[in-house]
Amino acid sequence: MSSTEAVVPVALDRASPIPLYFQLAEQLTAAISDGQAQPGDPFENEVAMSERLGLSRPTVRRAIHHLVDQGLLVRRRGLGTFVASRRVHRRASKGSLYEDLAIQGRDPSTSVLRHEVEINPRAAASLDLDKDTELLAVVRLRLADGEPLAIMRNWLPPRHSGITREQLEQRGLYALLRDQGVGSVVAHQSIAARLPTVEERELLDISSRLPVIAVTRTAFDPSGAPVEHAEHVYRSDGYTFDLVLEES
Amino acid sequence: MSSTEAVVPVALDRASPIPLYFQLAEQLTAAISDGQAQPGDPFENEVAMSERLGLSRPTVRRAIHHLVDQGLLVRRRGLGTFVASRRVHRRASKGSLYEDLAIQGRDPSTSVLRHEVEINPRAAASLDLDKDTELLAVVRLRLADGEPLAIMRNWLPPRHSGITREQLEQRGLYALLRDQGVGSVVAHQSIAARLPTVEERELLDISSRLPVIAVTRTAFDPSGAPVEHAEHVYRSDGYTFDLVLEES
DNA sequence: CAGTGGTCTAGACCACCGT
DNA sequence: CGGTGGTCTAGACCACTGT
Repeated sequence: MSSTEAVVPVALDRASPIPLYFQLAEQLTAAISDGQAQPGDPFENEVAMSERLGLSRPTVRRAIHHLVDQGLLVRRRGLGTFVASRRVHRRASKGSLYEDLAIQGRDPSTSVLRHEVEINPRAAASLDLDKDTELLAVVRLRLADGEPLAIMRNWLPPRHSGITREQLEQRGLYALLRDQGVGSVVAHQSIAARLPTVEERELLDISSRLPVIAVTRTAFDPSGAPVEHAEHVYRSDGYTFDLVLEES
Repeated sequence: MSSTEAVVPVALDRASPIPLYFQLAEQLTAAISDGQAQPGDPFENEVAMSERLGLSRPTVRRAIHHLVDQGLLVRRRGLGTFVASRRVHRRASKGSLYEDLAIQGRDPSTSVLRHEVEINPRAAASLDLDKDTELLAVVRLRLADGEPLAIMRNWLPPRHSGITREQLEQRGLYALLRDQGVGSVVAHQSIAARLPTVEERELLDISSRLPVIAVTRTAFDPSGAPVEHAEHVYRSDGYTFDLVLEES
């Protein structure tokens, strides 16, 4: 009843194949992202919302919980639901990690240095495949405003070896994998710092005293099938890895 | 009905204040962790489980979904529920990131170099506090087998300034914060690589050519209240940051 | 006390999968 | 086709909060 209570207008399409809870969650998320509901504002309670929208309480609960999981809402028993502080929003990790480092306002480009099938026992072992499995090896140079930023080495299992050089020059690796039916992945990633090798020094056009950030990543789909193994090297001057962590 | 189907024995206590879905989830998790159910094994379907345990289907669903979120189970419509490959288990992030780098089989210790209240505009700004807010500044040296591994600089807001030097010498910072009622946090963390400063070189006993990993972290509780600001520096020889990422 | 979110039930119908 | 998980409903009772 408070005058500042956020009541979000919602339009539901019961004929759509998109679940009602998801339609609702998306529209609530948009309302918070757009600033229609400000941090700290009390949110409409779930009983009122279910009556207003003609939905059952569990369905509304499910949508609200979706936003709580993303850190957009905070709920407290006996008190109500509130729009969370912006500082606790979990940024959608989508793109930020797999599209590699943020290139702030610069003109990015990618050049494919290598694209061929090879046998690489180390990459194969990381992907849980036989040592002599043929993998598609891809080496790309990532540039911003023509300046080299990163060397990206990736190995793909036979299932994804159909990706062409031309495709890689135009789109990101994960966008292409998504086209091949890779929905979600779980990746184990390791971040280390070291000095560059001679080859890396030349490709990245840096001195031997500037450290690089070395990232090794192995990704699997939910069933455990291998998706990719990556060994990326980034210039460390001015670039950092940003993460949002949760500790429960 | 398959002979390899995993049917986990479960004991529920309806008198307990612990929710039934949570009791069930914990016992299912334990069964997988213990190896009673192996990766790839079909799991009991939810209708059968709800009848066997005398629970409603939504309650069983909630427990199973809990395990799916952790990557322990995989569900496929029309097929069933299966124990996931070990490679997609999301490691409980608990401890692994806040207790800092893994110290594999070595004898770890921490020495408190500094413990005093100060005014630090940069840390205060990161925590969203006034520039002249008094913060508890803590500097610790992390050692393994007597060899220095990391310098950990932390700043705590007034709410947590009661932490003593003695407490820090015996327990981790996050264990102490938990005692002060800090349940969960959301942290923004940045990882960079650079060469050490003179002070860092001496404290870590390294040459000026060995890079360090510099981690900056700011943590807030779910309501948006600041919990800590950290600036940690790690030796890069032999130590890496391991993460489990999800991309949906 | 009234209002909130947290849990739980007993059904229903649908979409997808392999046979 | 039968079996699976995915969605949705309409209630119920409890635990916690601030007044």
